Amino acid sequence: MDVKARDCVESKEEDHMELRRGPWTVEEDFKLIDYIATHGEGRWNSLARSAGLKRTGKSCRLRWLNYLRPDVRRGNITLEEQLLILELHSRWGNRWSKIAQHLPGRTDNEIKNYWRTRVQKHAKQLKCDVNSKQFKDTMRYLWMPRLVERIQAAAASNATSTTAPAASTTSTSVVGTGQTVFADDHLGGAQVTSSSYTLENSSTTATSSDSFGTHVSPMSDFADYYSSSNNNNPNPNCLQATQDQFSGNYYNYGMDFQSLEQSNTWLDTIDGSDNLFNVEDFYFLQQQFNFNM
DNA sequence: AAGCGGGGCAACCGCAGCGTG
DNA sequence: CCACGCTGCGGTTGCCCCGCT
Repeated sequence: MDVKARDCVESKEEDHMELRRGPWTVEEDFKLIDYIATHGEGRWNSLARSAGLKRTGKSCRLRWLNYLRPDVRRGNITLEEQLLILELHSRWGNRWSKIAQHLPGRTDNEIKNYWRTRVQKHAKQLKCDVNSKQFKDTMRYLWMPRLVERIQAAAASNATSTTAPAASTTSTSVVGTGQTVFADDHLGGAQVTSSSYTLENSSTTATSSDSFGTHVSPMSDFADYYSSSNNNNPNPNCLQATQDQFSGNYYNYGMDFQSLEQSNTWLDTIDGSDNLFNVEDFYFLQQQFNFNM
């Protein structure tokens, strides 16, 4: 809950009524919740006035949709959700609201923040543009298969243990080996269309006990995509496809892995932190893309 | 312990689309 | 047809928190 309200009342010279800006207080939240519970949502400008909130209609709408709505999911973005976000973004780009429609309980703002803070960060670390072909190819042919790998591992762990992994949802099954998850426009969950693995009945049910604030699952960052041995990759076709597709190598695409090697922050950490690569991963990339180091 | 810097996220801003009078 | 208001979307900003030095 947002208890860090400050005295950020700002007056608009042209307005008689002072409009509040900045973080919402608990009292404001209750007002909005109570009013919507009684009168429903919509017509936000009149709602704001009728509810006695010194906020713009847009602010009320945003607060409701992104935070107060009862079906808003709080907590870690699951592996399946990460995979879906990557896939859907590769199809639709920055169409956050459209992407959010396929992640029940997740808001466009949340997904947008996830993308900007997590995905773009790694693009920056790779010194390539997040919209560049090489970065998209890296996502599709490296990160996403590795993510599927982790989903499979989590599913297998679920099957053999009564203790569920932290980042796993309950009813996901990953079938076969392959490349790409697609979320059809009419689907709420991920399904496979043109590849050899599938996500069936991908559950996006809230784990609900999570505290406020969305956090990416600590076991599911991009660093994980590189953290296991190449030998364990269940998707050899994917990597083969990668090499088939790119006769060149990623270094030639402009990915500055040499500078990564020279960067201590990249290679010194093997503890599963937020770094994209560790030493093992570096050799993995080297092998897969014929880097000349 | 204090200062600093970056990450992460809530909230704001500007714009476009749509409906209505 | 036009003006106006409302809504929704994507981009951006502000600031708290936390780790590092």
